[in-house]
Amino acid sequence: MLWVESQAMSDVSAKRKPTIRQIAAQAGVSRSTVSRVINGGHWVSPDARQAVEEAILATGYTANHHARSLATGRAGSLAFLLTEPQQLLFDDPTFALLLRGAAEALAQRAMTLVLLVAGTPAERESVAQFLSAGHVDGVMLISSHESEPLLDQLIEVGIPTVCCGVPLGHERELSTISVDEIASARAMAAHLMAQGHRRIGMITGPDDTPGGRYRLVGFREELGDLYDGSLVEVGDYSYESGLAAMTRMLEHDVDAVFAASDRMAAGAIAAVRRAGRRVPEDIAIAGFDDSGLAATHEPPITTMRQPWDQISAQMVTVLLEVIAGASPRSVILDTELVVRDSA
Amino acid sequence: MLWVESQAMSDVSAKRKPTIRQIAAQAGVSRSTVSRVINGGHWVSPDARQAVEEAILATGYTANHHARSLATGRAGSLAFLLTEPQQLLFDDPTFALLLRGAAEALAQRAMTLVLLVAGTPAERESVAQFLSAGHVDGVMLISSHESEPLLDQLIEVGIPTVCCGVPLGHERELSTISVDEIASARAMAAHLMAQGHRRIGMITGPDDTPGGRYRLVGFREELGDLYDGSLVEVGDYSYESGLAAMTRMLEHDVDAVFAASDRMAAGAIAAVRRAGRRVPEDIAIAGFDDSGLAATHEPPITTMRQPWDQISAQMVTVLLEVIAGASPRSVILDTELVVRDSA
DNA sequence: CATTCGACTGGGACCGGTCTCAGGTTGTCA
DNA sequence: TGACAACCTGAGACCGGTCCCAGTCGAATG
Repeated sequence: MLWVESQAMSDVSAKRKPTIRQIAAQAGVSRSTVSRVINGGHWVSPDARQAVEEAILATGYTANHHARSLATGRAGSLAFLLTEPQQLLFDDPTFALLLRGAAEALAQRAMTLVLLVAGTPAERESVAQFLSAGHVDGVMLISSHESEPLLDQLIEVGIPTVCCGVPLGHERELSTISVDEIASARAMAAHLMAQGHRRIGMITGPDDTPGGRYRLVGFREELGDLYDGSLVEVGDYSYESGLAAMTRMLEHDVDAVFAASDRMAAGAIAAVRRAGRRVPEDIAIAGFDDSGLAATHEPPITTMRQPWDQISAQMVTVLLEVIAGASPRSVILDTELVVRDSA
Repeated sequence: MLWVESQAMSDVSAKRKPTIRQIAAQAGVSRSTVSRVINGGHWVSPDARQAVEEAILATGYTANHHARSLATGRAGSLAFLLTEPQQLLFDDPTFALLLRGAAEALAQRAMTLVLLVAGTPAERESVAQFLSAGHVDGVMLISSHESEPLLDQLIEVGIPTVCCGVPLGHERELSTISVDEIASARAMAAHLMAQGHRRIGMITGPDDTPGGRYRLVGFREELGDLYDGSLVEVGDYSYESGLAAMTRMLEHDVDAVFAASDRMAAGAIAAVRRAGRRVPEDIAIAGFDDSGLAATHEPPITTMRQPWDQISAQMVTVLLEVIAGASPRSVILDTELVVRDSA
């Protein structure tokens, strides 16, 4: 009855989507009561609640996010911020895994994921402005370099932030989700030694990235006396750098190489083959990440699996905690050795 | 002077970020005038404009997106909607290229990119609701299947949409950005024939995807009498499906195979090698997409390059046109043959 | 000199929610 | 019986913009 009446009354503006006032009118209550029902329904009588719920169902009402954000000051969205020179990060298949996980985790919480790219200085600037304007509630920072200029700005603005593997120097101020780099590297080094290899080299990442620094630390620790500094080359995680590093290393005598990324491992394998030698028979090559590439490579690459789904889920969880007022905290996750054919 | 005074007056609430009213007070004009300056500055005297601009600069004022959206009805953001079962799409390196391009194009226009994933039915439902609630101005739909259930909902809701390669049956209602599949396939087939191959097979994509259907059409057209239906296998663009398809095809006599994706080509190469044969000496394998994987594969894969940057740029351009009121339109872009070692 | 026009300005009514607060019931306890 | 708490409700003031409209002012026009 009420419904019909209301329909007739609003026949002119019938097409517009319903507002909270229309729901209130239809349910015979005030806007405040409708608002209460929407937000948990405390201090609302069963009758009123039911009337409101029916009206909402009948009209297909959805709250206007912008209006809500304006009133509450909460944006209802988180930023997924990519800071590398884009070339690098978008080539990297691992970022897609993180993105997927984060998107899923947010969707479950009825929040949205805003993608931000800060590659060039100009982009960096506009991103900084965007963030300090409060358009999102928090930031998931994806970057592997420690010296990320945006970091200071984020801290200054005071926007809740969780980093994925960029801890150094800001442990107190920012939350971090990472894997145990040293233990992972030790495990891989141990695996190579267990295979009987003795002259083991490493292709590391840049020294200003946690993965570049700590994987080398673990590698060195585990190797002990077997460690030979002349068998360490620095790459930038890319295929090309792995190829170049391996080409240099071939001048020495090696029988196994641990690369700090699957892509560098793939490059290293290519270098070994170009030199007319075989993987793993002549030289074993191991990677890091288990980035999809690893399983389908020829030969399939032995690698350390990073728990991408856990990482992204934890990023969201911890970030929401911080937004809710908790202190920053760090989470360290375990990796898993995946033995395939290359080592 | 005015600045100092205003500072003193607002000393208590000094920390909050400035609103348009504060800018107005500081510049000695009304909110309306500030708003005019922000939005193009028409019908504003030079004096007033300058005062406002100085106030904005001094305070670092940024308009509140939520308030603006509420007032204007425009969201200032576009959705990047992934509809495949996520497994597939996130594995696919090509989507990352599209995403990067779209993010850049939007950032240049001071708009934001919202990532939406509609993999499961539940996600599909919440995405549909999100979109019909008008939280974004338009949708970039990334899907390769024609029978995308969300399509009908998008059309019904009437939200501006641009598709990336999902045209069939909705050309009138939706804008589409795609490549010339038939011409591309013909070009690749012509290349293989020019290399002297005569028994040429194809690994297609699913028949309900434009890439699956039309690449086969072009392939068949170009081959003419050389076309042999028993040398056509259907895959799903994945590495595994390419491997399986090639394994089956090896039972016949082939000397070249055109795979409808680089990943399938990689799988096919693996299959050829497992059979103890060489690429390209014994069997040439070509791919499609030029998805990054192709260049670094061993051997590097001959492929058709899709202009990802153009595709993403056009998606944004056309979508904004439609949002501005233009009729849906379709753009067809050219591909480029990239000859490497595999064929 | 009155009229008209165009540039410019500010007041207020929105946009669609949330939230505080005062007020109304009802029930219980002293 | 009065006091007080617990529960429920709606009025109205926000949140921070945009935009319509009425109005001022100087210059040009008839």
